[in-house]
Amino acid sequence: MLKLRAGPEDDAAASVPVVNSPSRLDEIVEGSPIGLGYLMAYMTNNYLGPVYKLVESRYKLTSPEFLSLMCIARVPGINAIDISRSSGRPRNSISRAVNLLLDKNLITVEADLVDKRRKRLVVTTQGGKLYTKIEHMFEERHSHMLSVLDGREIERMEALLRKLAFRADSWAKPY
Amino acid sequence: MLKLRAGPEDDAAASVPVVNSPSRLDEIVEGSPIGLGYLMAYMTNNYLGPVYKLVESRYKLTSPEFLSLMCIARVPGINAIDISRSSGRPRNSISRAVNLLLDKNLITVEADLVDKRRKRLVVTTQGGKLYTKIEHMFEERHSHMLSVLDGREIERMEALLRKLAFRADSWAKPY
DNA sequence: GTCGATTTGTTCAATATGGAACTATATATA
DNA sequence: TATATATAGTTCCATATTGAACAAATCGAC
Repeated sequence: MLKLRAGPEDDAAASVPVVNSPSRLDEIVEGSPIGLGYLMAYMTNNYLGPVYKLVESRYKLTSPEFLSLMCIARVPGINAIDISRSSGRPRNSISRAVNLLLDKNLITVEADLVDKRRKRLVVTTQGGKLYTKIEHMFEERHSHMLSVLDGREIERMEALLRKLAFRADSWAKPY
Repeated sequence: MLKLRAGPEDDAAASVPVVNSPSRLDEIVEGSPIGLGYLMAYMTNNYLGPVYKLVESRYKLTSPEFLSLMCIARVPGINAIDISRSSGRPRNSISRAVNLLLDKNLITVEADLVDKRRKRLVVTTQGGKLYTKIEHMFEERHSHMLSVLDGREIERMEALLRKLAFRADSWAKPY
């Protein structure tokens, strides 16, 4: 078994480093035809990025690793390619991540009787516990990020994101 | 001068590869306390990611490079640290990117008379043209992505993202 | 059935990335 | 003025990432 924790403190969601003020963001985005996309990337970098880094340093998991762990914890029996498609990361990155999670005893493989190429992935007890901890860290960051919005706005935001993401077939066609 | 184009075709926004259907995304997000954040990352990976890749292969620019080019094109005289803060990428990545853009004659440096540590960055004619092309590529991807939403929804989405991003000081405090 | 095309997963090698430590300039305090 | 602290930018190096080429299993059209 590998050592999972890096720092001494294990308490709760802990401290994500302060993000510096986005001094020129307004000028960059204002009037830009791709402002919406830029802001989306900005938010992803600035909210998720710091938690990613914290998880990496504290639990020694790379981002494809805990992304995979999340998917496996939430969808037991999922396979690598579906993790790849559900996260937008390349297959080979997920493949490596899955093998690292196996080495760390955080997940196990079950045979897929229908298709021998596939590997059904499931979290171990230990992996489940770790996922819960990580989810808490994200949750805390999440609520800080959303504290600027009221309940109705959060609902709208999530609804819009769902609409975009779940309609992948319509926007993802070749052009 | 370095060769900038990779492929033979230069026409318009070109073809971003098809994104596979997010088969298990619904199961991963449903009921998750961090669904909103996951969806945001998913969208960033799946919309912006493919264009990033296309720009990288066609124009031989890494993502910090064209991110920097965008910032400099839109905010002439901006310096590296402000690009870093406005994009959520580390200072050293931006520093490297800026120097590569200089090598490629896409930007130039002007002295900052107020503070000798700073370098004011400005696009060259060539850099401006390239930025325009890249912006078109993003714009096309952008409109495909947003075609699922109607005008009112797009406005709401952008307003919500702006609210989140511009209120950085309130969510970015230490905790 | 069989043969070619697709799909899942892996490995390798080249490249991109970011933390840490550094230089040089600027600012604050006495 | 002198000294300490903070900031802009760079370089180094260890690591993360990904495209490409591959093996194995499956599917599909006959």
